Amino acid sequence: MSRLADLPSHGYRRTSQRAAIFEVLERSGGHLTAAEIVGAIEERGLPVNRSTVYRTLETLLDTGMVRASRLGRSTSYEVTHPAGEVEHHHLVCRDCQATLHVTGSGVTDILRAEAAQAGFRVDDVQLTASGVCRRCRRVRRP
Amino acid sequence: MSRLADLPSHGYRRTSQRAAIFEVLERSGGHLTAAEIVGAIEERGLPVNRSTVYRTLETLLDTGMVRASRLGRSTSYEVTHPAGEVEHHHLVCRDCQATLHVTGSGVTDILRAEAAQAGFRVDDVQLTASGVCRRCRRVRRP
DNA sequence: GGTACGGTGCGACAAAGTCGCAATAGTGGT
DNA sequence: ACCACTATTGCGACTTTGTCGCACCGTACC
Repeated sequence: MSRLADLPSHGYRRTSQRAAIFEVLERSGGHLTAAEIVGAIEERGLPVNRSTVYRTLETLLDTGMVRASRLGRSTSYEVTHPAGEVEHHHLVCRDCQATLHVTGSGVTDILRAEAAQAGFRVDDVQLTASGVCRRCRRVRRP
Repeated sequence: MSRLADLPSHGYRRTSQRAAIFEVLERSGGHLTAAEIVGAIEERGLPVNRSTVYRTLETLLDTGMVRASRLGRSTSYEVTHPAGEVEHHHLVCRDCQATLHVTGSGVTDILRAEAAQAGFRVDDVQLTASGVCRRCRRVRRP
């Protein structure tokens, strides 16, 4: 797994902007869009340019420290392996857009084992299931 | 599962544009971006407006006939349950971007069972694992 | 067949993301 | 500590992607 300090070993420099971006993502705990990241950093008095955020996210994706997903309407980012993480996956309701979490399914291990047979090393598993939540099912919409 | 003809039962009308968009997605077999869909349809001589494509994709997402994902740089769409489908998931290499498929992992059933305990009905499972493929591991890049 | 209303095209707009270039600041070596 | 090398940043202009209102069109249901 990757921490900020590992950047140099990936051939990248460690800069204050990258630190800020990563830290904001880490603290938020959830998903942030590029625009939200810019906003969060500027709130701390430290201005950052949009381009920098986009470029940094790209390099963080390369190192596997960050993951991109499109849960709602726009692309959002999150830290892949935060300290004390527990495996969890997302259930998104097509009707009300609510997001539930499923934990401890063991899916990650299964995938890792399957992938290993092909020589593929799995670092991160992103699973999103879509369907209809309990409430919306009762309200009756096929 | 949903076919084009089921649109009315979802409260949507069946139009030639929707048919074209769905068919293009079905035939492509893979992932298409909104722009690619417009292009593919116009190639058949039938012009379509961008807005229509976006709006249609939104309704197809609502019905669960189509799934959105961000594998590469931009959002792409694919049919969720094509005829004769086999459960398969994606392994994407961070170094060379190659995509492998894992089939028959049983992950979908596991998820479905877990979700059912929360009253959630799973219609579609989208799993993407990132890591490093066999080749890139040999070339040695952490 | 007729009609109500959901869907489409269009054009203008907003948001998201990219790029080249000059200035800046890590990093590794001394 | 200092230097030089080069990756990274900021900036601004630009492209791409996605959204919206409105007038017209055509499907579904009677």
